[in-house]
Amino acid sequence: MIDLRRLNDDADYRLGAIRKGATPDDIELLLSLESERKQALTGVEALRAEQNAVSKEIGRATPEDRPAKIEAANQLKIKLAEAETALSTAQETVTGLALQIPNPAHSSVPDGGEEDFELVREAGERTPAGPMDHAELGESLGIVDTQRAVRMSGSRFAYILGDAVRLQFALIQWTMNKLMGHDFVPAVVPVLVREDMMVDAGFFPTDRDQVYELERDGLFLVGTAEVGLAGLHRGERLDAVELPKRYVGYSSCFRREAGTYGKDTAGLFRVHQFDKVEMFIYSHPDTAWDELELLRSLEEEIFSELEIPYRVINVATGDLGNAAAKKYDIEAWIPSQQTYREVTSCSNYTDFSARRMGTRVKDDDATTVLHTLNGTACAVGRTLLTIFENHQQPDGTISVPEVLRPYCGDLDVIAPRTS
RNA sequence: GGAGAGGUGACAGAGUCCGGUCGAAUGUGCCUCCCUGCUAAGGAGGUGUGGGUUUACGCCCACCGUGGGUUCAAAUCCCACCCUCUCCGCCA
Repeated sequence: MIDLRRLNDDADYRLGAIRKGATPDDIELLLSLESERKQALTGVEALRAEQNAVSKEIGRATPEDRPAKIEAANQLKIKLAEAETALSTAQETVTGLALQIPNPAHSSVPDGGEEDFELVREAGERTPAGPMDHAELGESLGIVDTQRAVRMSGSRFAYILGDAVRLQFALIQWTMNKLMGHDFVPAVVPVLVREDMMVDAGFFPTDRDQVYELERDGLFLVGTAEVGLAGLHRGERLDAVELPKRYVGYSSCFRREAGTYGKDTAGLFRVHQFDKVEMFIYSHPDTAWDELELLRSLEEEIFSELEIPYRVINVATGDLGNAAAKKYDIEAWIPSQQTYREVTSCSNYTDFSARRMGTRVKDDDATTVLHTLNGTACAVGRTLLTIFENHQQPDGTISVPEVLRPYCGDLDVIAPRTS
């Protein structure tokens, strides 16, 4: 949620919102409605003060005086009700418009759409295309089974089997350990959450059609552990010395993938259910940009240690989404497609999400909204896939990245089962 | 799933039956000061959040789980919901 006062006072802030698609007219309208809202508020409060005073008098009045005083109070009550109705209308209009203003982009974010990203870095040597893509490879080794998964649950589901499971748990354990070394507190979060958590975490109403709903219980299956981590300190006021609070959450993730028919239908790239290790940081506003660079560097470290070629892009304004002021995507090289595809990303939401969550920081004597950031540590399905693709051997086996071997019983090669 | 109890400030805990002077007693904690070789004890004062308005002092509004309702007036009465706890049943 946008900071209305700052939108009014801070020209750079306003410009950042305009760069993300808000029009100057929208903003002007919103600000003028906001000042009308404040006027209405002042009016209502004056009437309430009057009413409170009158009521107290009635309490003290003699029984004979009461009827007349109560009659007068009744008149006030009617006036107040009218003023309150006007105020709540004004309030709804203002929040309705305010929710549509995106979080202003940081000045370092390039303008434009999906194709207008800034290339930050390209690392590793692009792997030449192997004999099979990851889906074919997985099926041929018997470690991914999508056909039987379809019979079980429909399209875009997969069984992960055998050594791929060992690799999956190795990945999870390895990333968790790495992050705990950087003061991230591990967390297993609820994957079924209430509607208001989805709203406050910023996923509703925008992404509602991407989320599975359990209507009977009024609960929703999360698409990321970010929901649980963002809501962890909802409504709390944290002490400045406790910050930054870094969490690494593990959860299964569920996405309906509505509107993606025909895209990435084979294999593990786009499925309805996958596991993910997610980083989340509650930061003091002064250090939030440093924390974003930390997230970026950790994500890079993970892919370079897995020996997977990747590039880092600074996502352009049009592709940032509502909440992010800046976002880096890490895109891994996919040899079978001869292109980079998004595998992780990290964003600074500044105060945008925390404002709605009511998560604040107490600094000496001032209390302000703190800043939140999030980033993928390891989207397991996609990471497995990039390992399959980039570590495929000419003989159709997969060489396990060195760093993972200690985490899967020194498994070094995934080969077809001979038994 | 069945039965019951309860949600009040940082915490503990009154107030709710009998609506008004209750933003809320009291205790603990915390802060400032006094006293005291040090510490402990003791004494005085202060100590919620959000918002509006004001150069400022201040004044005002809202908040006693959440949302509605009754009333001139609600922590207190009514309705719905959420949550917590206890017992029984069931269960990994």
